[in-house]
Amino acid sequence: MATDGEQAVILRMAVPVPLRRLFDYLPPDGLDPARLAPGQRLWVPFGNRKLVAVLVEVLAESPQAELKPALELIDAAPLFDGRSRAFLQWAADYYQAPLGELYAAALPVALRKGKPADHWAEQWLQLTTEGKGLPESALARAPKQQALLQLLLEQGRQSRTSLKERGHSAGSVRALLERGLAEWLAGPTVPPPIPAAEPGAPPQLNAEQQQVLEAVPGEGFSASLLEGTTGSGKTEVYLRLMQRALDRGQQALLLVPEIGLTPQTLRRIAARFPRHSIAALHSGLADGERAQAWLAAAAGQADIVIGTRSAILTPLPRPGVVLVDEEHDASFKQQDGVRYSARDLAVVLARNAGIPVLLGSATPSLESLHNALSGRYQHLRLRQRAGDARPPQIHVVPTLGQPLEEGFAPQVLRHIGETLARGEQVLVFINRRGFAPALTCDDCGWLADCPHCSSKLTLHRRQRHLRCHHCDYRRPLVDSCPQCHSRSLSALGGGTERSEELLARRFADFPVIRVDRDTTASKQALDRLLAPARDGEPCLLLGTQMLAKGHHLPRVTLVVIQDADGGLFSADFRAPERTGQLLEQVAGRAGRGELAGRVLVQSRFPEHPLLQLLLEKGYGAFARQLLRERATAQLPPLRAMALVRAECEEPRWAEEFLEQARAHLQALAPPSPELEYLGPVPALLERKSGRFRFYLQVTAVRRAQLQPLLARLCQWAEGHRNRRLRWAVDMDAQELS
DNA sequence: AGCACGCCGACT
DNA sequence: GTCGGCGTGCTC
Repeated sequence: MATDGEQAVILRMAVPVPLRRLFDYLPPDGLDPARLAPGQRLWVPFGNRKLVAVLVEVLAESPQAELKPALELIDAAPLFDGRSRAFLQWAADYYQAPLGELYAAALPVALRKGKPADHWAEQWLQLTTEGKGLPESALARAPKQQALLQLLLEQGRQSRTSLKERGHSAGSVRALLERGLAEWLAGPTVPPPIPAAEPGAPPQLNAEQQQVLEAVPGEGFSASLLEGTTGSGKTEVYLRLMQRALDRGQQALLLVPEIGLTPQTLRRIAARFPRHSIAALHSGLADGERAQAWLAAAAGQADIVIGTRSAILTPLPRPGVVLVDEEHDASFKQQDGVRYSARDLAVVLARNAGIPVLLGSATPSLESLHNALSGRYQHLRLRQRAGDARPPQIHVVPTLGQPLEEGFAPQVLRHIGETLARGEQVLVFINRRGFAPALTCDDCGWLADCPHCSSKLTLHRRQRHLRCHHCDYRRPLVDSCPQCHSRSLSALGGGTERSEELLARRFADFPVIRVDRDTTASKQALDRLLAPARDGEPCLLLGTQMLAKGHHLPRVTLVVIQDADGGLFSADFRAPERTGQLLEQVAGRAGRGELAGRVLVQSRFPEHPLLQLLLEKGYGAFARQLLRERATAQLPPLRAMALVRAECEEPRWAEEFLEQARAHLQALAPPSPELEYLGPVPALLERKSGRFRFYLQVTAVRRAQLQPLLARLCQWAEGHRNRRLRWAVDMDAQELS
C-alpha cells in the first residue's frame, strides 16, 4: 500500500512449498527497500509458519489485497544472480516444478534453513591508502613484512587461508596492521581446502586427444559428446578444457556421478591446478562445509566447481565450460521431488551462458548418442587406449544345463583359480538388479515376500534377517516354512553373500573383498576396502555396480560377469541399454595395466542377438541397434516422453486419478500419430511401501507439444486433490519402476 | 508440504 | 464428559 504518494514496494517470493505459484509480501518493517534485490533470502510468515524464501522480483503493485510484511532480510547481497534465476525458472517450467522447490534444491541445507551467508565470510587482508602509497624501499629492515607488503601490492587482497598457505606469519601480519598499512576486511567465502597430491607436469596429449581439443570451440555455445573407450584419456581432455576456461578467468564446472567423486580424483585435480581454488560439492560433506563450498562457487571465489547432480543448480558468476563425466549415469536424474536431469540442464546452462559443454562417456546414453548422430551435438571420439593396454578378450559361457555352483560354471571357477595362482587379481561382478536371493521352501514352494510391496524379501545371512530392498521392511530369519512347517528352506537366486561364501571357501588362500552398498556406506570405507587390491596382491573382488567404474585396478586380469541376462528380458524398455553400459564398463576393468585382460560372461541365452552384437561389435553397434528399435517402437529418445505418476494405498483411486488425467489431457489434445497416450498402467514395482503405483505415459514427436499440455495438467491436478493420493509429473522419466 | 480447524467414536 | 482419529481448507 502506497503511503505519502511513494511507490509501494512488493516482494514476489519463491516459497519452498509444493505449490506452483509465487507469493507477494511487503518489505520487512523498518527496512530500507533500497537494500532489497532479487536473489536474496528473506524470512517470511507463511500461514502460521516461518519459512526461508527467495526474492524473485520487486514490483510496484500486487493483485493480492492483503499483504503481510516479510519478517527479516537474511542476505545483504543476492545469492542468485540474474542468469542463475532465469535458469532455475526455466527448469521449473520444463520440469513442471514449483519455483520455490527449485530454489530449495539449489541451496545447501544450511542456507535453506536460513543460516546467514556471512557466517562463512572469509577475512581478507588488504592495504590501507597509507600502505599503498609506501615507497619501494620502505621496510627494508623487515624483509618478512616487506615480502607481505609486496604480495598485497602486486596481487591485491589476500585471504587468511592463502596467507597461511604462502607461509606469512601471524607476526608480520600483526606488524603491518599495527603500522596502519593493512587492515582486515570481511569478504567473499573461499572453499574449504583440498589436500593436493604432489603436482606433476601434464602428460603429453596423443593425436586423438589433440584433435578432440581442437574440435571444441574456445568460445560461444557448443555441445559435444565425447565417446571414449575406458582408459582412452577422457579425463585429460576434461583437464585441458578446464585449463582453457581458467586461463580466460572463467569458472569450470565438472559434474560427476554420485559415486565418482573420490578423494583420489579430487587430489589429482587439485594437484593439476595448484594456483586455483576448487569447490567440491558432494554428499559426503558436512552441512557447514557444503555451504562454504557452495558460497565460494556462487561468490566466484572457486575457479573449479566439481560436484554431483545438484551442483548444476549452483549459481556461477563467470562460467566458462561445463563437463559431464559418465554422462549416461542414472544418478544425474533426480528420482523424487523436482525430477530434473543434471546432464540435460548442463546443456541448457551452456546455451544460456554461451559456453561449451562436453558430455563424456565410454558408453553414451541413447539420448546423447542420438543427439550426436543427428548433428545436434558434435560427435567426438577417443578410440585408443592409453599406453600399451590392450582391449580385453571376451568369452560367453553358456550356463543353461550346466552344473552350477552358487551360480558359477565349473570352467569359470577353474579360470578364477588359475588367475589367482598366477598372482593376478579377479573381479567378479554380480548384476543384482531384480535378482536378489529370496528365501523359498523346498517342499511347498513358499516364497518370503514383502507385506508392503510387490516384491520378494532378500535374504541377508550375516545379519540373519530378511529385508525388502524397496521399503526397508525387515523380519528375522525363520527356520521353518510358515506355510507347511517344513524345515527345508533354501535361498533362490544369486547374491553377493552366497557367492562370497563359495569363493572364500574355494580360494581360501586369497582375500575375498566384497564391495556393495552393505559393506561400503562411505567413500572412505570403499577406499580402505580396495587398498589391498591397489597394492597389487592377488585377490578376488566381488561386487555390484559400485565396482563397475572409477577405480584403477591394474592387476585385475580376469573379469567374471555372473549373469548377463537380467536386463535383456525386463519390462523396462531402458533395461537393455543399462545392461549394455554396465557390461561394457565392467569389461573395461580388465587389463588396464600392462597385463592383458579376459572377460567371461555367463549367460543362459548366449545366442541372444543383442548380447551377440554387444560382445562381437561393441557398445557402439549395440547402442545404434537399440536406437533403431526405439525408433520402431516410437520411444525416447526419438520421442519426448513424460510420465504422470500416481500412488495410493487404494489402487482404484490412483488408477481413477490417472484415467481422469488422461481424459483431461485428451480433451486438450486428442491422441494422434504425433501425440500418444499409454495407460494408466501399473509401475514395474507395482506396490511400494504399502502404496500402489501407476503411471500414464505421454509421448510426443516434439517436446514443445508436451510442455503446455503438462502445465495445464498440473493446474487441474492441483485443484483436484485427494489427500491420500500422491501424484507427480516426471518429464523425461528414466525409470518405469 | 504443514498446520489448524472441525466433527464423530471409545476411554480415564 | 474429553482425547484423538483424519477429512478439508489455506497459505501472500
